[in-house]
Amino acid sequence: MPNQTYTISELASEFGVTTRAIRFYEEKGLVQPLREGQRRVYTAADRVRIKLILRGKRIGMTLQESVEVIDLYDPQRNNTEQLLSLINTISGRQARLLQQKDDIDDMLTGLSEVLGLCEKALGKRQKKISAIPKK
Amino acid sequence: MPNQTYTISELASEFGVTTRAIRFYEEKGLVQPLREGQRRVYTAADRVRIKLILRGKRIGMTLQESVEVIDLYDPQRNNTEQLLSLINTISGRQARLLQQKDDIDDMLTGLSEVLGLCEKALGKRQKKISAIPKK
DNA sequence: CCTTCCGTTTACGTTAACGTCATAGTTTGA
DNA sequence: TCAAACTATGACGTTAACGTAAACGGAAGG
Repeated sequence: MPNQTYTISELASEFGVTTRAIRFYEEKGLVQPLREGQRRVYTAADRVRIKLILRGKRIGMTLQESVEVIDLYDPQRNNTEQLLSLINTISGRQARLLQQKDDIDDMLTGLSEVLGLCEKALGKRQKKISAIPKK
Repeated sequence: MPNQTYTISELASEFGVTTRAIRFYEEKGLVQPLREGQRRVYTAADRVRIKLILRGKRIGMTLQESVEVIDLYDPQRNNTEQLLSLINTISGRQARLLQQKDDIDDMLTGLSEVLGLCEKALGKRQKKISAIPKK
């Protein structure tokens, strides 16, 4: 079946959030699942929206900002002026994202240095270290 | 004079925040400026702390998280157990930062694609576009 | 001397993003 | 069949990170 659907708790556990959170997103108009009687039925598209919202959250965006970005993806724009405005919006967002990457890189650099010092200070004693999770 | 100091409003305008915000950070113990009578006097070190706090904010960290990271930088740790714990903390943080970078890259990719579509859709009409601010 | 700017403290208000009950219908496996 | 488990709808509570306003003191300049 290509038209898979999901219950609220399926999505909740998949994404590690509560059902309350997902209902909250609906309250805010971020998703609009179908209904089967009372029960909410989420489509693959709903699932993606939630996924994108949570991605936004991870990098410090508000729910509203996430929706704004998501809405950029499906182009409901036709006329030239709207296109230009859209381009500006996107450019602005890109700039912010690049700034964030710089911030992250700076922080990573700092942490690596500290990590180096730690391992050096620990060097005299050989000791097993709970590994750095990769990927 | 190498020992420059700053007033609260100097730092506020430099970082584009309100004086209220900076006082709030002090309330929360994030900075402890000197006093000249009643007046707060910020050292270069205070200024850096505020800068780092705001950097943390930009990538979605809470104030507390920022302080935690900042505190990692100056090593008040001696014994082996503490060092190992510190290493784990740092590793965890690094993992989160890498995840954030992935999220940002994904978003940047998506936005670039949309941008491409926009420019293509705009291609027929030649038009001047308010430039993308670089760096 | 008086006004106009900082600066300070105190305190209440606000927004986002859920958490936490309470209450009630429903579906499902033993 | 019947308790356990899932779902839904309120509604109030909570935390973070400030905003906003009141009420005051010192300093500077015209």
